[in-house]
Amino acid sequence: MASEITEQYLKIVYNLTEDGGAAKTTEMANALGVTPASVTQMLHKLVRDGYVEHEPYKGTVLSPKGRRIARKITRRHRILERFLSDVVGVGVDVGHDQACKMEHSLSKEAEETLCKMMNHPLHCPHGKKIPKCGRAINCEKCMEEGVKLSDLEEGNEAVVSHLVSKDKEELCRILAMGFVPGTHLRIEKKLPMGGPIIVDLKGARIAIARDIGAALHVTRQGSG
Amino acid sequence: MASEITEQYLKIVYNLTEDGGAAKTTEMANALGVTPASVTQMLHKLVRDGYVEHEPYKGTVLSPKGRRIARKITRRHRILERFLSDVVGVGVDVGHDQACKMEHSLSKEAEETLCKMMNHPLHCPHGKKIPKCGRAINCEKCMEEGVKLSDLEEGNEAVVSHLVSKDKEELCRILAMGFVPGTHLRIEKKLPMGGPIIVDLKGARIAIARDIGAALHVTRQGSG
DNA sequence: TTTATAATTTAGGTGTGCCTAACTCTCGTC
DNA sequence: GACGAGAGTTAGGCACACCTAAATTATAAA
Repeated sequence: MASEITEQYLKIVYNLTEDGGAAKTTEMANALGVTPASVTQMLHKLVRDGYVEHEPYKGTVLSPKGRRIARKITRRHRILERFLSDVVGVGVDVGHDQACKMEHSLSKEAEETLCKMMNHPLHCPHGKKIPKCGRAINCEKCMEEGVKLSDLEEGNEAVVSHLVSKDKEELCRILAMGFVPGTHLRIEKKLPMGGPIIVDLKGARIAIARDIGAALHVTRQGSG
Repeated sequence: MASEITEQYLKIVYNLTEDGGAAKTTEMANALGVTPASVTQMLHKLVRDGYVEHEPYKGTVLSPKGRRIARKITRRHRILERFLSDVVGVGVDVGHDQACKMEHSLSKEAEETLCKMMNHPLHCPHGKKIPKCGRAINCEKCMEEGVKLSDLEEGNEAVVSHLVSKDKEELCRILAMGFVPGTHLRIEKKLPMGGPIIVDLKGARIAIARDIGAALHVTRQGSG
């Protein structure tokens, strides 16, 4: 298992070589906030462990092994940035710093949920591309879920899976209503012509607008 | 600024002394996954820096300075646990481990948003109490969301968010009056002694009973 | 071609937090 | 009160990632 610091270095190399070429030592030092001497020393370890190829005085590129890790970390970093920016609503700079720390501890599981929650974003808030998750098949599988509460018919039962919204306030409001993932619900009535939906949520009847129902992803249950 | 490791140690002491007494060195070592010798050594530093009081062979308690930090970290840890468990949907064990790492990098800002998003939870998934945020005033301010129509004052404007009731028929009746989610409204007059509320709903004046106003959740608008 | 300047590397040193091994204290049992 | 087990501490070392200062290499100007 690569250390957190190792992952940071690999991520930087990935960033600096994203559009071709090799990463220069000083660029890396600036990006990491350390001295070039420290970078050189660390590069020796990364070479020793097979993460990068480094030609003295020329530059550094990722090995296949290093690239695999760097892609994973970069993907998590950018998904977290999107999440922190869009859902949690922290500033882009703060979000970046926090993502830098959290990216190393985010589980595969949580990464996937966040990705779904953001509706599989393609770019981070800085406009950089979010690398795909390893298996394209898996991504297809993710995409194919997507029953929304607004798709259900009267009498249908379901469990809240996750929420998708660009708007943090809306998300908060929906959660505050009680639509927390895992909660069981039943469609009581759908009023005609795009009118509200009445839902039985743990015994309480709630009327919500249809467009909120579209933010609420569910999995069908029982008589589904 | 206390290091991440320092924060870990303080959190453990907080946990082990939550219901009185002092933290034993071996307990701490087990909780942290290090040897008792390492704990003793670290305790010297924590004492030197004024975070804890340590009586050799007896035990360790937090200083006021240490407690402040420990409370903060514990609060973030438990909010993150709730969030990861309820919203992201990761298992309680994975959630705990991840919260352990993320708690050190979570900004005050993000903490507050998550707290709101979870509707100000009182307990973590393990049932332990979530410490209050420092300033009670701030918490009050947070709590003020979830406004009902009956909470509004004369002249207030708002938009219908959703309706909650035990009774489906009542819901339908309120909807039929025109209180459909998304509709803009203005409080014209609140009659005294629990009397009805007169509302301007898209130009029409409607008088409703106060208990119906309690079923109507709104979000404040404009001069709110 | 020579030389000045900037980039990079090497060498030597620091702080942090962990470990093992050996020692010391505490406390219940006899 | 003595003693032994187990908890706790001290001593000496290690790995990691950082630093400064000095040496080396690359590059562009004279």
